[in-house]
Amino acid sequence: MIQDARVLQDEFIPSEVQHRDAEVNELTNALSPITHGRSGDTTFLFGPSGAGKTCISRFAVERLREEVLTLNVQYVNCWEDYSRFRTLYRILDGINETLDIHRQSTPHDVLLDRLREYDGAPYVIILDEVDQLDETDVLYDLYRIPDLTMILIANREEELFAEFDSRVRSRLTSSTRVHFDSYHLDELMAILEDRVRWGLESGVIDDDRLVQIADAAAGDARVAIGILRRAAERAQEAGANELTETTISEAIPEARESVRQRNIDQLTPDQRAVYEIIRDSDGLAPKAVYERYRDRVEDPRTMRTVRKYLSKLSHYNLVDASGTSRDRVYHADDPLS
DNA sequence: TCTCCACCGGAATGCTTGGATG
DNA sequence: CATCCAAGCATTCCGGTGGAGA
Repeated sequence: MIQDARVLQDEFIPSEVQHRDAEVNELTNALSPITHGRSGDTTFLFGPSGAGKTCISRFAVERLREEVLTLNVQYVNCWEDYSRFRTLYRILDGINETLDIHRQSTPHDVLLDRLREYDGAPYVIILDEVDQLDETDVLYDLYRIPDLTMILIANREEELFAEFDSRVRSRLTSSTRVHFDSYHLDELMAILEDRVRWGLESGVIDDDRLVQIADAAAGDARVAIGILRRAAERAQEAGANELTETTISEAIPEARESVRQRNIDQLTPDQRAVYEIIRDSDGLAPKAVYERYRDRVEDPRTMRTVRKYLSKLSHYNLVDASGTSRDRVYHADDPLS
């Protein structure tokens, strides 16, 4: 059944990309000064999740590597490394400059100084989910470092620029911006066919089943590949030699559920209590959530802290908040929707 | 239409943790 | 071993927002 599991992971970078020629060319052009020993243009990639932004940025940088012999590259997920310190640390890590920097007792500015002193090979950094940074002024500092080329990835252009302070905004308005749309059904099909060809044994899945997956993924390539992976795992466990309609329809909620479960596993016990209260209810006002939480745990946190939990939960799409003021109600996010 | 107030989320502050340093 | 420092988390305070109800 599964021939090469790597192809079914979403970090996998295909050797050829499907239906993103224009976007790849724009990014490649922005990076092209690097082949002449200069630094590339700062480039933004905007678009919904699963539209190929991360994949294309890695793909373009890998191609650049073929032309530029000495090139340093670092991928930073700003969701995980959301503070100024962590972002800079991760960037220094990409050029092996972190050996004597320690999480504690190292003043902030040492990291930036270290980066400014860097005079090695051209350095490309991909900052994914850049809208998750809590201090965007680190972008201003990074922008001013010569020989550093930034690729910045976010969902929505307007929302990202609204977060910038004027200094950051004025520097970055002139940069290249590439917009991605969700994949159409036939484009998702092409992506899936590619993964099937390299990842699965031949003849295990037909076009109708691919349509079924692409349809359920609603334009999101990451979701589509996740469903394919889960379905193949199921079939492999069952010893089946083809992917049936039933296997796939069972894999669809499971693929979504596995993302959810990963997020739930990261919650603290208090956060999980809040989540379970909402999950086991039929929509609750903030006050009711807090009262139930207070009754449920020993040594409860304050209301303000629970509000922070709630914003984290909705950030992870575990709960859904409707209403903005007194009409605010929290629902569990429906895994099937 | 006006006022009230539940709710949101930013900012300042304090506590704990844990490695570095003398 | 005592001290220092920054991260990370919680708490306190509070101004802004926008439905609900008069």
